Amino acid sequence: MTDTPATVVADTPRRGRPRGSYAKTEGRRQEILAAAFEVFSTSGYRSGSLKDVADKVGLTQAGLLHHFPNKEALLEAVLTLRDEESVARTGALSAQGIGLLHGLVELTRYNTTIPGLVALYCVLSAEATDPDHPAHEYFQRRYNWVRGTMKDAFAEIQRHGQLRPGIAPPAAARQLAALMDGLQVQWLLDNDSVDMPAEVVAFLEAITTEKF
Amino acid sequence: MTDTPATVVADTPRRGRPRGSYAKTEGRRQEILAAAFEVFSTSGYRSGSLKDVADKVGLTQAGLLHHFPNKEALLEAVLTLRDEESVARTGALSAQGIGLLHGLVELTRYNTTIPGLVALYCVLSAEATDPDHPAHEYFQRRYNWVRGTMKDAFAEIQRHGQLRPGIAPPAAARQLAALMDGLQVQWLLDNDSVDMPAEVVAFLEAITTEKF
DNA sequence: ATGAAAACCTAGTGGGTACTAGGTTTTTAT
DNA sequence: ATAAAAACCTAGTACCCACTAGGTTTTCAT
Repeated sequence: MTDTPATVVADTPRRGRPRGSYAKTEGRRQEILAAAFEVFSTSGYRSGSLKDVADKVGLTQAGLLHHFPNKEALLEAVLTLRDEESVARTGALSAQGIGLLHGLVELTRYNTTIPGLVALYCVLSAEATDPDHPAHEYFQRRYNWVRGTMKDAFAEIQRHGQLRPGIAPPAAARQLAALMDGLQVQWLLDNDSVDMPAEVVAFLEAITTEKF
Repeated sequence: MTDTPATVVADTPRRGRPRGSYAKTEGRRQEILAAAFEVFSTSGYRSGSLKDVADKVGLTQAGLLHHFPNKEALLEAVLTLRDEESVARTGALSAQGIGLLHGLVELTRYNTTIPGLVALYCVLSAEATDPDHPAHEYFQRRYNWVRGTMKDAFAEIQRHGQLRPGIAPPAAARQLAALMDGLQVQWLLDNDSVDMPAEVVAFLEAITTEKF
């Protein structure tokens, strides 16, 4: 570390020690995550196979496992990525009060354009009901966060006198979360059976004095 | 068919042709169905294995397949049995109008005592979202029936002037079905996160003028 | 009691699973 | 240009899957 001060760059790595990933690696990772997303969406985590994912992206199973150490890590990466994208896309979740509710209606509308993502969360959340499922704690945390955010929104709405009497913010939050999930199952089973955004709007208008 | 009228019973089977099942067979079938129910509840249909079921009941896989020709038939038998039991047990589904809604609250209360059954429908309905799933049509039919029954109940309530203005019976039905399903996911993930019957009651009291 | 069917088993089939060991090709900093 | 790490592959592990062929044991009507 002390000799050859001629090169500023060279003194950290010299005789072939560490090395970052190559230029196209990040792209590959994204391809893999997209493929894994598709597979887990339709087959769930337990039935979705690494081979399915690898085939979709034109790799072997072993090649895939060079990028993700194991199946569980792949699932976690998919979930994390989707959370980030979801937060980045919709300002729904950063808004407060009525703004958040409007955002949720908008999110529901958007969801009808991406059945794959809806299926992913629908299938995985049911699977993750099992305490041994690798995503069990993820979904516990997720629901706590969702309910908490919704509760705060309803509380603020109540402060503005826009929540109908007899409606408690925590209950409204639990019900809204449940309603949105339940609608997704019915919608996935038969697209024409429910108009998700319309039902969410109807529910919100039933418990508030606002228009959505 | 015309001769030997002496014996009424004997003329159909004679020299070792057909034979009914043995005395204990029905019991075995029930044991198998109970085991399959447990396995499918926690692992779903696709990940739940015949070996798991066979082990639980003390049989080999081959022995199990003597009673049910294949895995799909086993699933169908489980679903059919549970539907029959559910209908037989709760008069909830035969009642009409307000009676049916009270029955649904009661059913929800009962469901909190049988997490296994709740998990079965929760996991399977999500899995069956895939059109290729063997229970796909079963759940489509089931939801149509559930929504139809609920719609009729709300329509009757409306006729009695007990449905709050602005609430449409078909929408109320879709929302109630969705709410009950969604609550189950949250409850299965964490029993203490939601009080299912209380939330159903709160929802019903928000859209009707009745007390539940 | 006896014989035939029902109940059940052993031992396979062909296939899929996640994952690993060890080698080859590709990239890239030097 | 070269050398080492990253990217990727072949080939394998040990296991699980639904399902079958063919035989043995158990039940039970005669």
